Amino acid sequence: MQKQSVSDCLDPFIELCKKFDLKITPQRCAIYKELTQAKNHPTADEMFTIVKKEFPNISYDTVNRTLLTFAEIGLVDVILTKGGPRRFDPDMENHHHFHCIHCGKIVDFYSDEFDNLGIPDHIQDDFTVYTKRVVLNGVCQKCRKKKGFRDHGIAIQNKK
Amino acid sequence: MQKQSVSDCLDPFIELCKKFDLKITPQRCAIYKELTQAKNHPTADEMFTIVKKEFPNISYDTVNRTLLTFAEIGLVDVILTKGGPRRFDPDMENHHHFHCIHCGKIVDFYSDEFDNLGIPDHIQDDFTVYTKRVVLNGVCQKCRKKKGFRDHGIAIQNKK
DNA sequence: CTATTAAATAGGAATTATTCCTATTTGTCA
DNA sequence: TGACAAATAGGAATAATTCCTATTTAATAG
Ligand SMILES: [Mn+2]
Ligand SMILES: [Mn+2]
Ligand SMILES: [Zn+2]
Ligand SMILES: [Zn+2]
Repeated sequence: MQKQSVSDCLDPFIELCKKFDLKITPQRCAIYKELTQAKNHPTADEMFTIVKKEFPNISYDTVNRTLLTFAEIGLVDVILTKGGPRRFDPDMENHHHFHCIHCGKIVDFYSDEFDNLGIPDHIQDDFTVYTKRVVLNGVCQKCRKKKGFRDHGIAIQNKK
Repeated sequence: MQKQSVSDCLDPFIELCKKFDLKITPQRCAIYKELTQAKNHPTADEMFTIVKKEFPNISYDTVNRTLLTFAEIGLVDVILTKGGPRRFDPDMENHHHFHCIHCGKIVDFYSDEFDNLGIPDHIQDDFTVYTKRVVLNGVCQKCRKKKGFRDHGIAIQNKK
């Protein structure tokens, strides 16, 4: 009898479902498995397309609803965007995003300085803060190099 | 002859339109005027409802398209959200947002510490950064006090 | 192992948000 | 004042999400 492959290890997922009284359905397991693989920040529709391959008659609603449920139990994040379809982030580590306003690419980055930022006192007084995320907007290298690209915004310069 | 009221002063708006070769239409002026009043972070539909009062047969498409145009010329921001309708921010000063995950309220706050944050070097290498926004998620005071409210997330604590 | 039951699902309809299309109007400029 | 490109209104089309409900199924207890 062979040991199950690492990627099939659903144990922590199953524990979490039990903790929140969620049934362990094959649909949820399939969505979870694909989610852990996802490297970008997929939409519900993108996840639907992927999961459909191994689960041909899963419905879009199930995928979407499940992703929202996963967000509620802290298994996935809903990321901040300027509109467009909702995007999910399977990386729950504390990290931040760069958005290219030209091609729409969303790139993860990690920064201790950002992570260690304190919450302003006047905010701590009025709100209980759970998460803090920094979003940078700008243009990626690839887009900068595109022929005919003309700079519009004013770049933020670090003091040296 | 009376001097025009302060709130009617469209001069800077008109200059900006000329700079970008945009026609000065009564629709655009009306939308601009209401935008400067807006204190929250309105959706296109909310702006449509407001502008309709003084401009009864303006179309939704015109309001939406105009707001997107205003965003392009830097007259308004599109704010970061976790889905739902697109929201505009007429406050172009450098500031940040707190989102209540319970009632959906989005509250402005100002922080020199956040404003002065440097961009990580490895980001500066690969991207040209135009803007930097911090978003805090949590629960507002009012929601905390609601009967039956139960805390779920883990609050960020500042080191003292 | 079987019956019970509440939760979850599939599939489609409804709703919401945004964009597109096009005939008509209008601001700008010569 | 006339020519013309840009902008608008109104409606259609599309995209994204949520709702509805009959059916299935995971979990539980006997
Ligand atoms: Mn990410
Ligand atoms: Mn704001
Ligand atoms: Zn890019
Ligand atoms: Zn609240």
